Amino acid sequence: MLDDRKTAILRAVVQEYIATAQPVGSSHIANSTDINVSSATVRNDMAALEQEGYLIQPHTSAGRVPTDLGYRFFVDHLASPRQVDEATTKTVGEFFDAAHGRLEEMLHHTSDLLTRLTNNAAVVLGPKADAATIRSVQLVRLSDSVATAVFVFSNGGVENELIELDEQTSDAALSAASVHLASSLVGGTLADLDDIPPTGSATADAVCHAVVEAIRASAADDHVYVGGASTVAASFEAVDVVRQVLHTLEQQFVVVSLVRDIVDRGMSVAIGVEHGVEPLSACSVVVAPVVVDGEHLGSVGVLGPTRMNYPQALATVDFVSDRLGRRLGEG
Amino acid sequence: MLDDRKTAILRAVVQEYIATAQPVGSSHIANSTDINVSSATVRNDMAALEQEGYLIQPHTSAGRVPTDLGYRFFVDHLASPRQVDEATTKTVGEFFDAAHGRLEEMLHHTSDLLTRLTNNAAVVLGPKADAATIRSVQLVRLSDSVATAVFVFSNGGVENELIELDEQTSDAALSAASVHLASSLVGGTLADLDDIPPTGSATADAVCHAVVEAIRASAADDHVYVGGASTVAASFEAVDVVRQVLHTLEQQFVVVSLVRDIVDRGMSVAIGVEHGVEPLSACSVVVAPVVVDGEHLGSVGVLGPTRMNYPQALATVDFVSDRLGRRLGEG
DNA sequence: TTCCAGCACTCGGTATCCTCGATTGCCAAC
DNA sequence: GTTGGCAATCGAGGATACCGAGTGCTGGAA
Repeated sequence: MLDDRKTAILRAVVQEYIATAQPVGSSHIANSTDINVSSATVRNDMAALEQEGYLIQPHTSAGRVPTDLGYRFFVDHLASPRQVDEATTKTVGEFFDAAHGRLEEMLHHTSDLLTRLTNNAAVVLGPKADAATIRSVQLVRLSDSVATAVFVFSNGGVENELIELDEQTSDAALSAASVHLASSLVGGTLADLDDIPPTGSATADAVCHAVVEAIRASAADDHVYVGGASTVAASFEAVDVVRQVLHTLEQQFVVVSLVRDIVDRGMSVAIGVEHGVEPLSACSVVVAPVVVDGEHLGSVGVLGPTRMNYPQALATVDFVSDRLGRRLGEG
Repeated sequence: MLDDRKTAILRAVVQEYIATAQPVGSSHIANSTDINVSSATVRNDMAALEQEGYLIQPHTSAGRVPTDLGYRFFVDHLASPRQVDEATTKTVGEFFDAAHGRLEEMLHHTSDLLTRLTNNAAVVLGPKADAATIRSVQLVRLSDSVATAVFVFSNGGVENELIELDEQTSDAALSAASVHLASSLVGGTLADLDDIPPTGSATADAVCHAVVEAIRASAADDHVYVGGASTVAASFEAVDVVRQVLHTLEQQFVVVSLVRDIVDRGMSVAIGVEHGVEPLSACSVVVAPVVVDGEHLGSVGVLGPTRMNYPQALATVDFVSDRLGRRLGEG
């Protein structure tokens, strides 16, 4: 369908448009690339590429702009699989060497890191608690009527939930419940939440029940970190596109299902309308799963305009997800 | 300095400009308010108000726009202390009734709540761990070389930090350290971190030391939640103002010190340049401390264009901070 | 003294028109 | 299949004119 020269022209148009954000004309291609044909010939090929849906003209007397399909072809067939550059390797290395402390903190900062490296908005989906095994359960009284339940998971995640206590719950009942929960749950996963045997004490059972409910709700929450909102404002001219994109990014469940969907479909890039989230149709998303010991623990990704630098974004996202996975494997 | 009519005119200009974002002309004031004088008279007064720095003309043939000083006068002398409306009372009530689970989650959602209620970006500063007393300290091993330290504070906050272990740290040493830390720290505050007596075991002491360092770093971090970035895009016409404001909001320490500074100065509103953060000079900030049992545990606030609805923002922020304080007092 | 109607003036916004230049599609020739 | 040439297209940008919202000022009435 596409001969060598046409693909070369398509590649040149995409690269030029990504670099300049201006429609690309035939003479520009003819003069400043290694495609040694006249601009008239380039024009013929560009017309064919437009015919086939890879390019589009904003208006008659303008150059061409890639369509989503054009970007897709570029990503699948034309983008030389790129290595991250040295500066990135260094920055990422230093970042993960210095990373310490809370898991959440690290994920949060990872999204900032991706934003800095790619100049796009970044998304980090944290590990789901579901899969991890429980390492510790503890109840701590805060006041007469409130305690906090702290769960520590094997992946380093810590969940805590406030629990309302019946007024007459004694310290003894509380610690009985704490010990009981620990002995029934530690070593298992959240799937075992239902299998807690009764303790024999009604008060302790009530506490256990409250904890189970609370932690179930908490585990259902996703840990998602979105950073780089200001890059969105820098990526689009129209202020209402900016508003729309930011508004969508603020809806966590939309972002989560967007990223998860792309990862689940085994894709690494969703271009424009491909991801099906209408308000983000001017955006592409590049994602990579974070894998630790063969287990898919989370995802990282960047979101930017469809004319984003795909090779760089792909390389960077992959690199960061890999390093993050290793870091989580150690930690 | 300002007679009754002038203040009435100033009030009318501010209110009209807040409502329409268009420069306000003299005839508009003369016709559609209860100031029963001719537009010519209004013009004279407006000229005087401009002279004194309360109003400004974008250009000769336009109406007037309030200056920062004009807003300040409005806020201090002209804005009728407004109650939150019924819908807000209801929404906030339901929100805090339903609020449960993690403290952080609640603070995070509080910022979303403020954004919804005021249509401005919202900031919530969480309680600082410094002041709270430590209720529980626990070390949990995650792998051969990593453990996590979990601190539970009396205000419901939970901090956790990953700790790197020396390879040969035995389970016994780890739990010895855990018990030792608990007995030395529980009941005290983070100020007591330095006063941990040695255990007699070098390994355990090393672990304790690592924990202390980690938690000190963690406690220095502020818990800040910023929401409503998309409202910023809706508040300003110019895309580079949007970019600049968003970029500033992404720098957590700037936001934290901005809010803290205003609260510490005992102010509830900082208008335009008053807060001294240059990239936010087109914005005003409305804040309120969150007080629990007389203790200042955090702050909430909204940030919007200088032409924001001050009476509503002030009332809402106060109301939310009050309810949040009560909720934290219970929980 | 205060207020106000009237009037000339100012100036940004919008519409109209024009030119310029980038780019195209097509065609005839190589 | 490729190319140079050429007319056609259309947006961007600049000049011009007009309109209208709004002002400042003045002279007279209350």
